[in-house]
Amino acid sequence: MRWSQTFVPTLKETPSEAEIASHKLLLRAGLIRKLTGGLYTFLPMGLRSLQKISQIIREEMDRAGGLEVLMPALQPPEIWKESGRYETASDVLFKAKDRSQREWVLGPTHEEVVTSLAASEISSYRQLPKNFYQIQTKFRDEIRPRFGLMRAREFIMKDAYSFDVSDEAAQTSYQSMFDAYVRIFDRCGLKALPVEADTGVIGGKFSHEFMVPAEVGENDVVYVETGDYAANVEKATSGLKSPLADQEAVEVSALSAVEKFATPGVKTIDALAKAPFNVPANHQIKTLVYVVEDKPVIFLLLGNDQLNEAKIAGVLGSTQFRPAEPAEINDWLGAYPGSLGAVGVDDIPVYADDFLKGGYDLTTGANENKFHIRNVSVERDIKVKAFADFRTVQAGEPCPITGKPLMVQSAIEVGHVFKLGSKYSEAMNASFLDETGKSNPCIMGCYGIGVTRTLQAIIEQCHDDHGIKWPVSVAPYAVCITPLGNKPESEVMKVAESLYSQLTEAGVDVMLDDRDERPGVKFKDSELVGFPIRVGIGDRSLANGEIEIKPRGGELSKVKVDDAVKHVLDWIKSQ
RNA sequence: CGGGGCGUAGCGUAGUCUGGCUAGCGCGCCUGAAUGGGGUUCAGGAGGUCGGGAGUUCGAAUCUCCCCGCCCCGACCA
Repeated sequence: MRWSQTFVPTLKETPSEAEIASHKLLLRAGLIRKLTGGLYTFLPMGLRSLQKISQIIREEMDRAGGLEVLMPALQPPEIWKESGRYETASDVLFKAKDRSQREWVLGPTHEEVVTSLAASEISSYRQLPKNFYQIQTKFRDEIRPRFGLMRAREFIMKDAYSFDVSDEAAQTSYQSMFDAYVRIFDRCGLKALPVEADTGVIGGKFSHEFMVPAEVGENDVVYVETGDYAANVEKATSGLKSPLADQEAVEVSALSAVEKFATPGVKTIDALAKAPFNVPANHQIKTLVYVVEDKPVIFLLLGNDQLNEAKIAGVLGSTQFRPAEPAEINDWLGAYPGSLGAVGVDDIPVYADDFLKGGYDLTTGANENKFHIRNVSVERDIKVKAFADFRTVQAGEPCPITGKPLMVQSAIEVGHVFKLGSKYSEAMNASFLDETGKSNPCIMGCYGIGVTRTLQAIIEQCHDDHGIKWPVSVAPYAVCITPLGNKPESEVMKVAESLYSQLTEAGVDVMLDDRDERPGVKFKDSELVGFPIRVGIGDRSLANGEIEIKPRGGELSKVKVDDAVKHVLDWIKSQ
């Protein structure tokens, strides 16, 4: 491609809408332009990279046995009602009406469509396994689109759905997708870490997210340096023992009676930990009130622990919950946050973190404003419906596998593999007859990659102060030929044209900067757009029969004109 | 949805508090010249519903109200 013939609107200054490096560079390098919040046009350079990523995904999906299809983005609400997600996913569903007032939804994902396909087309175990995938535009009514392509209203996703005859077979499908994902991100030049992910209300062990460590990530990943453990913080556990485990075993009957004491002005764990009370946070009980499916529920944790909502969802089997409002809490418990406790509560279900099990000599709110109570024994004084792991792991705690300190790092989720089981196949009657003629629901898995988000994650991971540093595999063009001057009859331009056609014939994607711009402009632009290798041709070096080769971010070297093509090809091959 | 910030030419911005002549500057763009190895220089030029509406006023980018849009934080830790 000739620079003068394509469209690469680079910007010297950053539009004020961009906050993070990758978003700024997407705009400055002329890859995308915003139509409105969360909606972007891909310009030639951005689209080329996107297509290269898509192609890598296709090749690896095909290699793993995936079958490419294309499903409708516009979908009838009926299938969403059938799966039950018309209600549960309604927050993200874009809805529209046609001329006869019939309702439609824009697909945020395609489990319903693909399951309905399987329901009508799959009838025998002989047809299984199958793995259908597509690269499609998804629509989600995001609460807050942000960071350019990172969280958009409309975005491109690769989604795959596997159908198997059994759990064991589904695990094989799952593993095959997992392996494909490792190869895909590797080929994209992206360091993406597979981590154990929360399985939400479906449960089970089979869910991994592929995370790109980045300051601007929206997820926190807990991992150990040895690589033996990595999990989303929503899912992560640690090897830490409860501080209360050190308490001597004492008969409940031997414990002191609970005692109420005044705590004017004390509304936080921290305040109670300070003088004059000096109750260590890990000997306080934190009382959190939630509204779960319109009913109050209490969660108890040690004072220095933080509640993990994803774990709530797992234990309760529901995502329909929210923190209670202070007014609601006052109605139910007779006190406001800051003085809450579960002692004596028997009409509201109380769930307690495992760390509280058997604890005594604890302090908690009295359910009377400005009062707390001490000498609380969990076993004696609190009616706990169930104990479970509700706490959020913190950096520095021991790894559950190696015992080494855990690290916490924010990361961008670029991929997710998930064993679905039979949730959708049962709801939508996607079943098959086995060898014995018995009908069984298909065991499903789903596997997503945010294609547009991956593009941005690559830029977030591969850039410097000058611009993008594309991995060759996903660069819009691998090579940028930069003649200094653009007179067609000049020796410089003749050499440039010759290299351009030779490299193009060799199958390399080449950009020829044939613009009538000064050298500085061309250099700056080629670095901003981020071509992996630049071939500089000017009078000076040409006088010695040489041209200049400069890998992006690497050292400049001079080579003979006749060796130039070989050098470039070798360099690309070495990547 | 809650909180905060912003909205002036394609981009970045000054001016707004304290109302007042023709809304200023840089980049980019157009014309011409010089220059030609790191966003070069000089001269000339085009480009503005000051987000929209209503109001206050002799007079509004500036003050008031409403609306729209964009960005950030939050929507768990009592």
